[in-house]
Order: sequence, then structure tokens, then C-alpha cells
Amino acid sequence: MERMSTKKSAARTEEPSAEPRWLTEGEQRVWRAYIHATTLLDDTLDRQLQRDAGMPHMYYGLLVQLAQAPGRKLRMTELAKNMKITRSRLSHAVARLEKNGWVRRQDCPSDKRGQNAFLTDEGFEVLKGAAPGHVSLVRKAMFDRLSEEQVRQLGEIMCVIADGLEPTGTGADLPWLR
Amino acid sequence: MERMSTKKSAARTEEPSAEPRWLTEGEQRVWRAYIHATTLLDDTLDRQLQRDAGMPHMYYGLLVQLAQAPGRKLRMTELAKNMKITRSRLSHAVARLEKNGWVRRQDCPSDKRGQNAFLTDEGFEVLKGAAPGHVSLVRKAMFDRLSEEQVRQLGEIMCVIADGLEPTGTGADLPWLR
DNA sequence: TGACCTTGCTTGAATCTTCAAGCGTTACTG
DNA sequence: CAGTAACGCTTGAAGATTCAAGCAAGGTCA
Repeated sequence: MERMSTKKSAARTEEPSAEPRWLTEGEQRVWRAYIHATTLLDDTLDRQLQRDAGMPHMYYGLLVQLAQAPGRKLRMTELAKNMKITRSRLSHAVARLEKNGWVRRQDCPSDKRGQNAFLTDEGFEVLKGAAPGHVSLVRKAMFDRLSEEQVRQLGEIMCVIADGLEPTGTGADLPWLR
Repeated sequence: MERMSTKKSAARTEEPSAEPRWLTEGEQRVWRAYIHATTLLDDTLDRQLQRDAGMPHMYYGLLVQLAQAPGRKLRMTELAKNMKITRSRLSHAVARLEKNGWVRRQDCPSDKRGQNAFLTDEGFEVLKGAAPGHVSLVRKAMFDRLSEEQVRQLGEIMCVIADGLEPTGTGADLPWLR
């Protein structure tokens, strides 16, 4: 947005509709590596959890969130925020998990619009059964292959990226994902 | 990992089938940051491309691959390998892109089983139209927020992870994704 | 040649995700 | 306290992905 009064000789190109700043060779390599690694890793985790626990990675994440929450329950919107997904997606997902008997919905007493997702005992058992294999795979795929220093770097980098994507700042939230 | 950290229950387990090695506090933080960042970034890119070009991120990637290939065409399996996706997924995707007129299939002369995916002129135009906005978003979300050093680190880390996931070693390929 | 395995790609059904729209409930405002 | 906006969540349809199964062409070996 930059209303260019008069052009300075600065090479700092940011002209609104001019040639965009393409990625350099090096950046392209990094970007491709990022896409490849994340694609492969996500697919790998999905397949393992589908095989061992009958659910995709994201659904496993939902159970983990609930298991860690006080009372093993969480408001839907809260859960959606924690997982960085839309309410709609969550709604469908919980419907499926409920069908499996792993989660139950309960009305929120303080707000009649609200729903709590509640992790059932059965769901907790399934989670306990799936966790070791999952953690082991995450280790094998990531933590066992990186140095301590690299793990630290990765954490730092991912936080920077995530922060840029959520306006998590002064209360200005994404409209919980549109 | 973890030498003098005075962890409480630091039973340095290494037993084969005993309690699995859970993630440490720090590892958990990194893992969550990774999941959050990748989820948010992927969603962001998907939405932008869906809005600006009428296709998800992966489909855009397919067009890029084709555009860079000699003759703007690639064998299906080759394309699937480059994109790290299953042949089945590619088949469906190309069917959709073909319906849009962005891509065309053509028989491979040397192998009657083979198909080439070919990027049409129209597809190329769509790609040219979408590219600047996409690159700009990738920059804003990732490269503009990281130091040069961090970009280097990220590339290194992602290569390590990807390498661990594809047996790309001595010719032992994944059965092109199962 | 024929039996048999492999390769390259496609298909349909089941599942998952997205998008826009919708329905009650709650909060704000004059 | 009605009118209206915002919130919390759900729904259905369209699109995308996965999985297992399938088909035809190529390769191997007798």
C-alpha cells in the first residue's frame, strides 16, 4: 500500500503492481524442501494413525486436546482455536468421533448456545492405545534425526511463522477461521 | 540429548518394549509449534489460491511442475513422485484440471500404458496470473519473517526430515506411495 | 507361445474438508 | 424492551483425498 510520491533511487522494490520479488534459487530450494517434508510427514502420520487407531492425525489431536483439558472437556470454539481449524470442520469431526463413542457433546450450563466436547473413557483408552506408536513415529521422523540445536531452531522458526499467521496480538483474532 | 538438565524422573529408558520415550516438555512445544505453523500456513495458501486462481495449493504445485518441465509435460508417475503424492490422487487431480482446460492428457508414444500430463496455454496463463500473489504470500508468511540464517537452518532441517521419510537411497523407492 | 509377475494408470466408494447459509442465543443500543 | 448485531454452533452440498480393486501393456522365463 505505499503511495509512492516520488521515486527514490532505492532498489527496495515494492511497487504495487510491478514485477514481484520472486524467490531466489536458495529460497526455492528451501520452500520445496519444506513442502516435501511437511507433505511426507503428514501423510506418514495420517497413515499410521488410520491403521493403528482408525482416525486421521487431526482427530488424534482433538483427543489429545481433550485429554489434557481439565475435566476432559472443552468448549467447541476453544477446541477449534487450539487446533487451528474452523468451527465447521470441528463440528463434522466431533460428529464422527461421537459416532465412534470416543467423544460426547454436552450442553454448556452457563451459555445455552455452547457445547462442550467431552472425552469418554472409551476415547481415552483409544488414545492411550495409539499414543506410543504415534510418539515413536514422530521421534523417528523428526526428533531422532535432528540435533538438539536444530530442534531449538525449528521451534523458534515455527513460532515465528505461526505468529505471523495468527494476529494473536491485541485480542484481534482470526474470525475463527472465517 | 539432555545431559545436565536435572530432570526429575530422568530414567534414561532404552528398554525395547517398555514405556515409550515420550516427548520432553521442550520437544512437545516444538512439535505443537510445528503443527500449528504448518496447519495455518497450508490453510492460508489454500484459501488464497482458491480465491485467486480457483484451485487448492497442491493443484497449483502441479501446474508449476509442468511449467518447469521440458515441453511442459511430464509422465504421470514422474509428476506424482515430484509432488510426493499417490498416483491415485494425481489421477483425480489431473482429471479435474483437465475439466478446467488447464491440463491435457496425451498418450505416451514409447509406452502405450503411459500418459503425459501436458500444461495447456490456458493453464499456463492461469499460472502466470496466480504466481505473483502466491509468491508474495509465501514471502510475507515465511521468508520475510526469518533471518537469512534461519532460512538456511530451515532448509537443512526440512531436508533431513524429508530424507528420513523417503528411502530415496539406493534405488529403494516408496512404492509410489503405497 | 503361454503362464505369470510387474508397471502405469484409473476408477468408485467412503471419508474428510471447505464454503456459504442457517438457527437459536446472547449482547448491545437507543 | 424491542430491534439489531454478534456469537456459538450446525448443516448440506461440492470438492478433495484415500483405499482397495481393477484393467491393459510390458517384461520374464519356461
